[in-house]
Amino acid sequence: MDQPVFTERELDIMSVLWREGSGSVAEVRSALGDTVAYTTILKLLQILEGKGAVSHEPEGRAYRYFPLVELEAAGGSALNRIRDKIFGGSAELLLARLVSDRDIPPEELGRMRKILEELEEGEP
Amino acid sequence: MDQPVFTERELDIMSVLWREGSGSVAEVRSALGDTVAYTTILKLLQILEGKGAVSHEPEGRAYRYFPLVELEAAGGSALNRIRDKIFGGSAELLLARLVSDRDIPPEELGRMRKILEELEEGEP
DNA sequence: TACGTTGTACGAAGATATTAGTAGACGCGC
DNA sequence: GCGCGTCTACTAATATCTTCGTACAACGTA
Repeated sequence: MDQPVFTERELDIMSVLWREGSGSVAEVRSALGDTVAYTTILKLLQILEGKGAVSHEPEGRAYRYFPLVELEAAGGSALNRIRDKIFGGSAELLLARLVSDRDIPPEELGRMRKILEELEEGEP
Repeated sequence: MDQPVFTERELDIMSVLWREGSGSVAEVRSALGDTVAYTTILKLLQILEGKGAVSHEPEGRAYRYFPLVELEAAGGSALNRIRDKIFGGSAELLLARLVSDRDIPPEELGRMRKILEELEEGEP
């Protein structure tokens, strides 16, 4: 099974579901700032369901939607795409650009360094 | 000036221009494996020019196209988008997913760690 | 000069994405 | 029962992406 590719709007919606764990149409809509019509959100959720990215179950009179595609899987394929097409396949260049904004707190930088250190130790 | 957003195909083309520095229509086409029609590549380059992402100058009877949008800028905005929408704004989570494939050579991991170390030293 | 080759410009078809309107079902309060 | 609010299903308009065909210009060559 290959990873579904999300469009811009679909990603907005998946983002909410990943963050909240699940969501009704109204919840997703309000999380996006109530800027688009209710039926538009519903339609997108139905499209996402057609792609196999979400499922739903009844909740009262409404539906509750759940993400089927995991954040990690979607993130991985999106990252691979960027790494390959923009950074010529280099994770190093990607990281350099990621941290070049200078707005990452020192503690987070430390944890990021630790991730790499542990990976290096694990692979002698 | 805000960063133009590239579609899938546009990104294919920009990728070639970033990698090669410039390209004629034929060069870009062959770099993409000659799978799409010559006029399709030309059309996309014209669209990209309309977006301000590339420019062209005459070369013999043909045009040579140059990227105007820098790799770093495009990579930065694409990364920010993924970080915010998929990884909830966390560069740490993004990095964890980036390196979880276990196919990054140790030397590269070392250089990546160094990038973070130097950043930490620079910010006391 | 006539012809094939190689190039750009333009138009348009087909697919997909985005948005929202409308219809109909369901339940609740009066 | 009747209207009102909330919900899903369906339809459809609009925009955008992707692709290519056709037309036309320039050049070299027989």
